[in-house]
Amino acid sequence: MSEHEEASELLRLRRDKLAAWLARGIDPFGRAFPDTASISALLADFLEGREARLAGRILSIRDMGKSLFAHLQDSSGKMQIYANLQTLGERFADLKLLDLGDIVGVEGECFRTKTGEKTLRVRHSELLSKSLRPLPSKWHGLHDVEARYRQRYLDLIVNPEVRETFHQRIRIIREIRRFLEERGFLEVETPMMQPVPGGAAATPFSTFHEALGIPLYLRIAPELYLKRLLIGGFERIFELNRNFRNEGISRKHNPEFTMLEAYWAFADFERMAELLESLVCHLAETVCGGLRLSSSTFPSIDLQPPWPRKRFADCLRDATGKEWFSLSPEQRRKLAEELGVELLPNAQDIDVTRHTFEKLVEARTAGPLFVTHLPTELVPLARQNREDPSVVDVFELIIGGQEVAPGYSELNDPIVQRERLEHQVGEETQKLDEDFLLALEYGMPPAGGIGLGIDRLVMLLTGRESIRDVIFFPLLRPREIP
RNA sequence: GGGCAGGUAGCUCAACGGCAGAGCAGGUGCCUUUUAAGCACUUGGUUCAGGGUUCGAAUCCCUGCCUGCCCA
Repeated sequence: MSEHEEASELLRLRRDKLAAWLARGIDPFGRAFPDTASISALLADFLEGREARLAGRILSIRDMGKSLFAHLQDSSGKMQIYANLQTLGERFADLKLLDLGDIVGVEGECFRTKTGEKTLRVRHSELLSKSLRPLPSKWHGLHDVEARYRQRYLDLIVNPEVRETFHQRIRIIREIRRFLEERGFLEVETPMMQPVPGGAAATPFSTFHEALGIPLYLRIAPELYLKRLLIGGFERIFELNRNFRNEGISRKHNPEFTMLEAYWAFADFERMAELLESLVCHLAETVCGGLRLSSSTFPSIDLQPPWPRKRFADCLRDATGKEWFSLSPEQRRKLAEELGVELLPNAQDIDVTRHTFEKLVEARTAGPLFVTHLPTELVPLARQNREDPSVVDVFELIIGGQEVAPGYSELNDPIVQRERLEHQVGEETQKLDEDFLLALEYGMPPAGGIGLGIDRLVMLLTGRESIRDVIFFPLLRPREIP
């Protein structure tokens, strides 16, 4: 214990209680207490007189002298327990020593109190773990956002809605896997440490492999490896795991985030849009109980399919009132600024288009909307449209003013792919993944692909406004333990 | 990176230039069906850190740290 902690009376008293348990011959960090019932199951199937065995954390205590009530919380719910001197004899004093936060195992019989609350009359109890620090207030919960993120376990103990959000996240991810596997997709794992980070335009985290003496990068996307698997003969694959981007942190960005990428050989972006539409509807129905969502900016989002498709150029025409791509770059820039799009002085023409789209279309679209046929320059890994090579056969799914998922007809022409990547590399001082280009030359089947940002999807489906509310341990600047 | 807001008891929050407080939690006592249990008494503070202004600073000013929101 540090000097500072010794000064705290609350901590000292807990240590005194610990000593009191030891003095009574009881190990305050007990052993296993197996074969317990789940509280929610016991409550759902409640029978007076039924014997039950429970384990959990003490959340409240009402000590009445020769009897006491407490609430016990396990992973499924919470239930009142009751103990008195008459039933327990000299062991009753053990219960009187309990603190809020202690973890106990109890055995006894179910009954209802005068007021009808389902309760367990304790006949036997064991201390399973002594809590040496006070829990946050059971009534007010834990509101301090910094404490909630830094000590998520406390957030989870005292804030039921936080537990529920993470349970929903878990269900969403499980349902995605189930949905794709039912449709013949195989989950695969590809390198997270890559010699050449590719598949997206983002700054990677770098690291170093000592034995090989080579620099490595945490992946910014699995895309180029998944395509190698298409080349290798896997026809329906997905990877649902972490990507890492060395960028700022915000309400919508965490440096590590979870992404689904799925590829389907011999399909195209249209087919992927249908797949995505049915996947998201399935998730909304199984996890949110319906196809209606709401966010603070878009109070009513209706996911009822089919979802509309609209070409990128048409979106910009409707938002700006002009045939955007018929204008000169100078005219585009002027128009964007007139419409309130803030642009850096050195913004390229394509940046003007991108920012204008983000500000005037994406941010204002409740969706769901599939924006299709983006400019080729924006999407270097997608197939160009046959009729109009200035656009690519892709969609961008927008829901709730946010980009939720892109989908492509994947580019499988190794010569065009090389040109487009070289063009991109020239701009961004990235390295070219020659190994990927080599693989492409052996022939990759035409394929459809999608990427789905899981954290933002969970935000959307659970109505959370910050990515930190859907990631257990969001990145914060480390701090010394107080 | 820029702007704004915030950091006070274990938790939730007051006090806004004049004795640092409340509720809950904690402690002691009473209480064998309570449930935000109750009643009585009661402990608990580096007011984020450092500097400055002032007779006097949680409060005003400066610097730093951390967090949130907005913008880039």
